[in-house]
Amino acid sequence: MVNHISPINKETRRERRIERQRKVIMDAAAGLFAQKGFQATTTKDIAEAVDMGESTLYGYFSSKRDVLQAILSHQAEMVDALLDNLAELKDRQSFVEQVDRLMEMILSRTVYNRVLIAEAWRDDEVLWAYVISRWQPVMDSLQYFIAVRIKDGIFRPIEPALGARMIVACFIAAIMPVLRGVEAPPSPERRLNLARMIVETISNGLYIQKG
Amino acid sequence: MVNHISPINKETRRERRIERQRKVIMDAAAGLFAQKGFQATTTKDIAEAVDMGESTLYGYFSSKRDVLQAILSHQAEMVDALLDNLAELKDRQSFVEQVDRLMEMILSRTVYNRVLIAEAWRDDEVLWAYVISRWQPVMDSLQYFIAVRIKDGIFRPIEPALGARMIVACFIAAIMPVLRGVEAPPSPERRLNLARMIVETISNGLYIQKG
Amino acid sequence: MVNHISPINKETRRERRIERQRKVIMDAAAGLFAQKGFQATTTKDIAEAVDMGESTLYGYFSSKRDVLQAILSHQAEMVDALLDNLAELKDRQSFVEQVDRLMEMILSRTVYNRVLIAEAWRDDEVLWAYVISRWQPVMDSLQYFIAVRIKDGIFRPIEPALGARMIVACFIAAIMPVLRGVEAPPSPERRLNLARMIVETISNGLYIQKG
Amino acid sequence: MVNHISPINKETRRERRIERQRKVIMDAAAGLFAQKGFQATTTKDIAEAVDMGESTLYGYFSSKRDVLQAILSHQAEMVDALLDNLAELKDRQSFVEQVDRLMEMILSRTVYNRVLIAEAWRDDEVLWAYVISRWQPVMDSLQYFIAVRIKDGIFRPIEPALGARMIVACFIAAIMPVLRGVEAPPSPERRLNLARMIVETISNGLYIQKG
DNA sequence: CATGAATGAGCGTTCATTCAT
DNA sequence: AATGAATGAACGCTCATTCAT
Repeated sequence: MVNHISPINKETRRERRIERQRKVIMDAAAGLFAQKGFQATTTKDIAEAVDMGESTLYGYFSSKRDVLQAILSHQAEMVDALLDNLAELKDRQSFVEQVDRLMEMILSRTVYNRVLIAEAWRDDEVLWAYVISRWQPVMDSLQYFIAVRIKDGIFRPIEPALGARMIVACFIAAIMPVLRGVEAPPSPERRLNLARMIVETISNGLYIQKG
Repeated sequence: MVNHISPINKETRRERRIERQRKVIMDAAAGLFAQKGFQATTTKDIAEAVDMGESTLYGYFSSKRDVLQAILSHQAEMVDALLDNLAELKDRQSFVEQVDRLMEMILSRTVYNRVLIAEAWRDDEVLWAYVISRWQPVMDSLQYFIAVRIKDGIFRPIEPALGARMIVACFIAAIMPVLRGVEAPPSPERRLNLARMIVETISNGLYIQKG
Repeated sequence: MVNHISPINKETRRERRIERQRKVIMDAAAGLFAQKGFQATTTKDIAEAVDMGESTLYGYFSSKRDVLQAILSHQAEMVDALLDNLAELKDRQSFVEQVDRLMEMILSRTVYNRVLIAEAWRDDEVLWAYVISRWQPVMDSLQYFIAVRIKDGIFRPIEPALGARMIVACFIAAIMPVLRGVEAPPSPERRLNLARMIVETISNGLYIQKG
Repeated sequence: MVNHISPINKETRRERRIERQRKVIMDAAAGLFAQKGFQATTTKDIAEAVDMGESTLYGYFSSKRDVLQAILSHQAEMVDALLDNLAELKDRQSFVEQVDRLMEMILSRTVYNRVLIAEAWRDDEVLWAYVISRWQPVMDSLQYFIAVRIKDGIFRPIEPALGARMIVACFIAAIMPVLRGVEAPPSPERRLNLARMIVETISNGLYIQKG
């Protein structure tokens, strides 16, 4: 029976509508921020992109900067969720899977990440709040993974911090042109293949070892 | 016997003075661009940083954008000079040296490079004119280096393009936090050591190979 | 039965309001342009004259030059309408009437015309777009009128082009001080009288002919 | 004997040199003012036109406005000299000569007069100081000439003021396009011919009188 | 006397934000 | 809730003028 609409339902429905609108604005804004940069994007640009009056935006966000913050936060939430589910790195196969999954996640939010990188590159607050604080656990986990294997005599005695950085760098290198918008995103198969090659190279190096 | 002050001397002295002033402005502007971004930096900011009237800047540069271009070009010239001197990649030792030299070069112009990256990240023209067109030879050279070794059975059959990207990524990974301004630059010894570890890892992988 | 306030009414009302505002700005600007010239008049001057914020002007015009263009165009429209209605010059009486009507039209938009003359005096584009291209038909018509009468032996064999120019010059001479703002506009009676004297003098000359 | 150069000579020579330089600057400036208007002409424009440093101009004139004033004054002096020599208007032949001489004088200083008209059109001070006060005697003389002839029954009973205005207007009409820069200056023969036609038309009208 | 360099004042224009409706 | 209109506070840039040399 929906004849009677409770105020609570009404409220939540309204809230959902607002949240939906916020998302629409954020997506449009992210696209523009990615393309032209945050500063160069005007509120008029955003308003036109979502076919609204400029002043209407201020019903959903308190300022242009607030739109950016919302984009970064929203992105951060998704990353957090995914990073929480990062399984322990047991073997090479699971490593490949993790790398593939991370690539997929990042690529599925290309514009958001392009904006994130652009802003983090100059704004220290953004760098700390949305990049370092989020990725530190991953780096720590990677370093631990490496350190343990070095102690066990499985890995060469490289600095774990540098090793972790190189691993991340290799996998980012593969997708950076896509993030930057100068290359098409890879197909899922291609992506998995990339992940395999990256893990293989990082693990065994470029040289074929003579037994 | 020349006149005490020949007109030619006078002219060159004047030119040197102008060039010196341009350099002062470029350095100050690069610092601000790196910190706040090109758009967010005002001509007033730059003028105050070099303690000049705003209009005086326009005696040395024709526009704010012209200051940016000068910074990017100046940087590009240095890169070009260095890339021209890139020796052929013969052995691992020379590889390490090249990586070390590149790191040194990039780190010696930290702010300029930070600006370059920031602008290239959003401005396609900058990306092509100052990054892709300059670095393409390096990437090509690297790919060729890899392809040859794969054919000779020395390297694993990885995609040369991906391999080249990973090599560059690894070496950039080591210095990115310095460029970003969140880490102190490495000492020359430390830098050489980094180069060695990077080349070692890229060459032989993380795993110790069992014979 | 229409809605109390139909959207169409709303829209046209808004449009009328905008048009009214544009007119207010144009009148104030024309006064300033006439007094100090286009270049010497600042957007601040105009804004203060209409008691608006400077930036508000840009909601109605896209640039300072656009205000000028609107003034010139607006004036041009009126002239066009009037010139279209120029009756054929049949006899001296209709000639007087035409001269009177032209004078009235020009004097009714004194400041606009003062601006037009000032700008046409230095800006070739304005001269061609708003003066020559508009008045050429009048001059042509006058020349034709003269040429026919010369052929019929009614007029002296003067150059038609010079004759046309002198006719226009005489009638402009009568009102130029008013346009310039150093003389009060003539009453309608005075104006008609002026027209009569001008046509009389141009027709029969200053000298009383001895039969 | 000029071996001994007196300080007085030196001084006057210096003064002549200065006066010569002032003239060079005024001519260049007048050309620019005529072309682009006073406001739109920059001191840099003028300096470049005379191949001087901008600041050097200030050794000869105290301000940009001062250059304009000098141009207008210089022009006024020449006009004054000529107007003083205006012979009494005795007969039609002398009238034609006067008109021709005035045309020649005005056309020989085309740019100066174009500037004068432009400035007088908006600047009341210029209008009074350089136009009205100079030309009033001419107009008065013309009015008197007309009034006398009306009284003697030679001229039709037109308002002398209007008659004078029409005479001047007719002769200006003939050369205005030259002043404005859209027509080539007439040859001396053509000019004399124009003067004749103008005086003829003004005197006897367009219509051929039937005896 | 000539000038390169410097600059304060001000220009036309933009834009994030506010507010009345 | 939505928006057209308004605007203050800048912005990049120009230019007449000054001044040290």
